This record gives sequence, C-alpha cells and structure tokens, in this order.
Amino acid sequence: MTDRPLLVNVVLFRLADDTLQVLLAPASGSWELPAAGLGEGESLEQAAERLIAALIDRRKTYLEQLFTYGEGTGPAIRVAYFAIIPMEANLRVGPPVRWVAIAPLPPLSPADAEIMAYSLRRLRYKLEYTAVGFQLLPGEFTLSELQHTYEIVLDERLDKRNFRRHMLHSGIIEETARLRTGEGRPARLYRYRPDAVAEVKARRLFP
Amino acid sequence: MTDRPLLVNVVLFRLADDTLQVLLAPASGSWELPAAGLGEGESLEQAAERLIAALIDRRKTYLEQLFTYGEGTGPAIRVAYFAIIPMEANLRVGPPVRWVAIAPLPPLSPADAEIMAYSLRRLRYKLEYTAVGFQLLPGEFTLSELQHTYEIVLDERLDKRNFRRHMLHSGIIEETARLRTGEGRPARLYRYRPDAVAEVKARRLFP
DNA sequence: GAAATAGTGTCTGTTAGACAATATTTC
DNA sequence: GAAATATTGTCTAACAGACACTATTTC
Repeated sequence: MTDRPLLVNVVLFRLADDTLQVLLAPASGSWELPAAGLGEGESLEQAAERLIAALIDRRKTYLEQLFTYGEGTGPAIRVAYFAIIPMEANLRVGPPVRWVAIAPLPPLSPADAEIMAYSLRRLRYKLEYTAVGFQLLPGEFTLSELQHTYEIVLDERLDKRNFRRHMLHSGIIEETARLRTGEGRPARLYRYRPDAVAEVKARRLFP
Repeated sequence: MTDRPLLVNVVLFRLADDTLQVLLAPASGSWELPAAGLGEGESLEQAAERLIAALIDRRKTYLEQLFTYGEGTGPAIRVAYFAIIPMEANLRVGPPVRWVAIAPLPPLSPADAEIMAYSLRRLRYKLEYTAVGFQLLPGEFTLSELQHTYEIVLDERLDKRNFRRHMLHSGIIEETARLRTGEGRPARLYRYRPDAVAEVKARRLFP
C-alpha cells in the first residue's frame, strides 16, 4: 500500500489566430502539460484553479475534471482537468511557456499525449452537445464568429442557414441591440444567455 | 505539498428482485461504499478490479471511472469507479456486506452519498444513451425483460411498441432461435450484439 | 374459454439536413 | 456598382411519441 505522488494537470484551450491552441511548456525536445502538486489542505479543484491562476490573468474560466490517470503515466497519479480560456486572457508567465496550435499536434510524452487526446475529444463533444462554445468567445459575438468557432474546433464545415436556425431556435443566445461593423454588411451581436439550459437534449436510445 | 492517502471506491450495481441494488458494507448506523488502497505497482483500474474480485465471484463486468473526489470527502483522495454486476454473480464476502436496494436510498456518509448520487445519474445516463443495459441481464433475454430492466433503472414507464421498435431497429440486439416459455405466450429470446456500435447518436446542438 | 403474456402498425408533429437567393454595408 | 459579408425560407426524410388490438400459450 504505497501512497504515490499526486499531480494535477491542466489542459488549457483557447481560440486565437483562427486556430485552437493549448498552453504548453517546453521539455527536452518536446512539450509538456502544466502540472502542480496538491497544496496543504487544498482540494483538487482548488489546486487546478491555483495552477491556472499562476499561468493566466483571468478567472472564471470553464473548468472540468477530465480523468484520473494511474498507470502508464509514470510514477504519479495524475488528475487531469481541462479548461477553456477566453482569448482576451494574457499569460502571466513568460516564454518558454506558450500557446501552441493543436494542429499539427505538438510532440508530447505518451502520458501527456493521452491526456491531450482525451481533452480534445471531450472539448469537441462538449461543444456539440452543450453550450460551452461561448466560453471561447468574448461576451458579445456575431453568429458568423460563433459558427467560425465551431468550425475551427470541430474541424468541420457547417451550413450557415442551419447553424443560425438551430442556435437561434435553441434559445441559448439572445440578440443585443448592437451591431458590429466591418468590411461588409454589419452583423448583429448576440450574447449567451446564462439562464439557458446548458445541456442539450440528446436523443434517447428508446422511447 | 502533502501526499494525501489515496482510496479507490467502487459502486457496484445489480438488478435483482425487480429492484436496482448497490453493494454496501454497514458502518456504525449507516452504510459505506467498498474501498481499497492502491497496491504496490498497481494501476487505479487494477485496484478497482482487485476490489471487485474480492467481493464477487464474477469477472468481466462493466467498469468505468466515475470521478475523483478531493474535498469534502475527508482526508483522502478518492477515485470512484462504478460497475455493473450481472445478477448471476455471487458474493464472496459474507454478511454484513450485502446488496441494498437503491430506493429508498440507504443512509450514507455525505461523501459516499455524493458518490452514490453521481453513480446513479451516470448509470441512468448510460442506460439511455449507450448499450450498457444488457450488462444487467443474462446473455439471452426477452424484450419484455429488457424493457422491465429499463423501467426499473430509470424509474419510468415505457411504451412497449415504441421500445421494441427502437431496440430492434437500432441493431444492438439480435434474435436467437430460442424461446422462453412461461405463463403466457412464449417469448423470443434476444442477445446483445457485441459488434454493435455501443454509443447512440445524440442530437447535436447545431447542424 | 379464461388468464396471461407476446407481438404488431399507423398517424402526427418535430427536427435534421440539403440547398440558393437577397439585403446591407464599404470603397 | 463591385466587393464583402449578413440574413433569410423551403422541401424532404427520418424519427419521437402517442395510441389499441390481435396472437399464442397454459390451465
């Protein structure tokens, strides 16, 4: 009965420069996920939040426990969290820690690669079936920006009309009075409705 | 940086006597979930399997990591697993460890109650959106038995015609040549198709 | 033939998914 | 008015969900 050391890993995603990025630190020819031990009297989630706070200057990010790895991931037990960081957030740590594009996937240790792969799957899943996509955008956004976000994360083209119909009909976003002007016709700005039901009804296996 | 002790908890579900049951051990006026420490060189999942093997005489049960609790659950970090045990399995430990019906929920410590509640949610979710329900039944079963299983776990009445149409149409079960005779008209026996896609298509949030 | 259980079909409303033209702005 | 972007509607196929009667067996 050994007490193996416990680490908390965080996978931080953000959207910038039309790519999905993760925060990584360089490690002897490859990259590694940020990690921290558990502080005195600290909960797992608090440790993850402390680690995130040490890395970026913004709170209130989406945070979710991913999985706990206890084999093949070295001698430690690693509790992995994944979080979404709004693009406005700035790094609190200088290089060499930096945002790295998800595609192509940067080289990682097998353990970190497993966590990354699962995080990405979970992010995509979340995006499809819950209202987590808004966390990647500023408070107000156009429907085109929202669709663009989905397309980048899912790496898939979406139909504009169906996308808009669906989003508007689902009641998870609402119009603002403001418009964004730009190159072409100005676009209406929308905002996420925090009171909306976050989870989307899935289709049940049976009646 | 303290290394808090690590425990693996298992929530074992089975279906018997027309009720959903969990395996619990008595603990000073209430009940508690089976738990074990992590053995030397053992992975988390191996520890959960070892714990299950010590409790029941059947292998190959459905096993899934649930969540890792690291606050409000006492001084230990607790990695919770949930598993489905086929009804044919026998206990390897005598009383006082025993199967306890889920309704009404037996008294548990706050920490265990939290794990239990989440396990139950997850089991129901799994049942609705994946093909996990068959794990609760013997290898061959009638559609009425399958529907009955769903109704017990979900605590909800289902329409017979829609249930059958859905199950048969989804391709996750297949006919056998056998019938089960009983009180009334004999019923066809079905079996789960292991090659079927376990996950069910959910409805996406957008087109 | 009564009791018990198994098995079957149809209709309606909603939604996914495919598809193309018009509207509003800037330069 | 050309270029850029935003916005809008319709059709079809599939499926969820509601609903009631017939079939086969035992005693």
